[in-house]
Amino acid sequence: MPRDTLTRDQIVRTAVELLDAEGLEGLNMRALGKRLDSAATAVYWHVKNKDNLVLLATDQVWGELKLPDLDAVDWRTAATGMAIDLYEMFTRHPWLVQAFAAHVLYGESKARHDDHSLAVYEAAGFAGAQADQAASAVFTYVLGNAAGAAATASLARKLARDDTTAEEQFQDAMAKAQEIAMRYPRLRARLDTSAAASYAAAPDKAFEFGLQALLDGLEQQIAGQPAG
Amino acid sequence: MPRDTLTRDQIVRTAVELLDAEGLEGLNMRALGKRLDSAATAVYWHVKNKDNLVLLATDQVWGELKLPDLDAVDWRTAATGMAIDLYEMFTRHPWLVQAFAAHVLYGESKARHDDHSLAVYEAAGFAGAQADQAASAVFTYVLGNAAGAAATASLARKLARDDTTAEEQFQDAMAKAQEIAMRYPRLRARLDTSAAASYAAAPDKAFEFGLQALLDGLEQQIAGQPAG
DNA sequence: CCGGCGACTTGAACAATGTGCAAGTCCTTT
DNA sequence: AAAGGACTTGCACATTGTTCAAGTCGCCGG
Repeated sequence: MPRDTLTRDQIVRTAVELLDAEGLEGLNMRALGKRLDSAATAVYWHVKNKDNLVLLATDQVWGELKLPDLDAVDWRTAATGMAIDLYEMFTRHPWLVQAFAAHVLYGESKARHDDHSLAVYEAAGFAGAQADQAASAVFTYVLGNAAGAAATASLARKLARDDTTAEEQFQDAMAKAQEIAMRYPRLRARLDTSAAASYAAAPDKAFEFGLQALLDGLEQQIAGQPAG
Repeated sequence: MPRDTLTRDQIVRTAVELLDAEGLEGLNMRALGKRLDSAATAVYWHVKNKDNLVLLATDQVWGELKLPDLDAVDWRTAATGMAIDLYEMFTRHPWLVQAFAAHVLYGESKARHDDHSLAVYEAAGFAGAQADQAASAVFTYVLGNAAGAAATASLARKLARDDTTAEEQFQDAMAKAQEIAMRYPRLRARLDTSAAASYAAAPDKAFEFGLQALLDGLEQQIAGQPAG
């Protein structure tokens, strides 16, 4: 009977769990080791270093994405679906956004996704470099939106972990931020209104609004300058 | 004559220098202390902790931005200008993107900018929450674009610092990434083409392309549903 | 069946870094 | 000149990534 040994795959999946629970700065090798019931340094036999582990975790997560069948749906439906799926992936795994800003990421699943994304915009009528720019515009839009969610998630974790200390600091920061906002008419209006709560609750609405605007704009580009 | 003493402002400005040069992970209190000709811990008298320092540095940088005069230019020119300025700020200070994904940021200069941004989209004809969503869409688009630049900058720094070790790892990673890309037709095409070089050289083009598409889309929204 | 080899794990150790603390040093105020 | 506050310093500790030499385990050739 073969010895019960660690797997690279097992390590990566556990790392994703930890990243989801504790964020990018919450992932450390000792905690990972503990969760794997092994010494922290055992991981180094399977993975080069922490950066490499994050790279692998990233691509693992990318593999969650299902790609739309381009023969079955029109490009706009496909583009919307891919963008929403991506956005949801980022909100499920907020650390991804940080990883994206810190390292150049690549991997099998991401390549698969990128290729499919290009196919969508080629199907829409963009040729060559234009398809690149369209795909990249939508991707970066999604990424930017997710950044807000990531920051919020990081804050929420901090509040959940440190019972009381962080709570005060948070209140303090909130108070300072509000005090600043009160001095700017448009920001103030958004604090005063009873609508304030609904704003905060609806980053997803803002995301879809902007996404449709962006896709509208792209569609317009094609109309103005049809398939070359 | 008063003693020559550290200033909060001086500390923040030095921190920005260090952040620009070494990135977010390159900023550490001892290095900061050395650059200020003082003990690392002297900083703690002026600033609560590192996170707080980054927050202050962020707002310092936000202060670089000039805001367009809304009585002098139409909204679209103003929106384009603000977006481009923002993008340039992010590329000048790539660590900002990481900071944005990791912490919830606020400050005087950012509030000023946000307020002005809302004014632009209200001038465009968006009311209330719609102006919020429009402004947020453009902002997040810019942020997302900057993430790519930030990752590239981080990589470039790493290559510049570690003379030879990182060089090999980079070549290795490049080779792996290319090997993957070669298995996907559209990605492969973009490696094969002589155009490959021009792609890589033109993230700014992609940025402006998407920005105009997004603004086109927003404009269309107003046209379809005029000022309420 | 056994000896060794390669796969994998472990624990100790080191360097880098954020930060608290007690003791200093310097200027201003009375 | 004495006192008190503003600021600085050095030391110390905890946390974390990573290396390394020494283990342990199971298989395989003899």
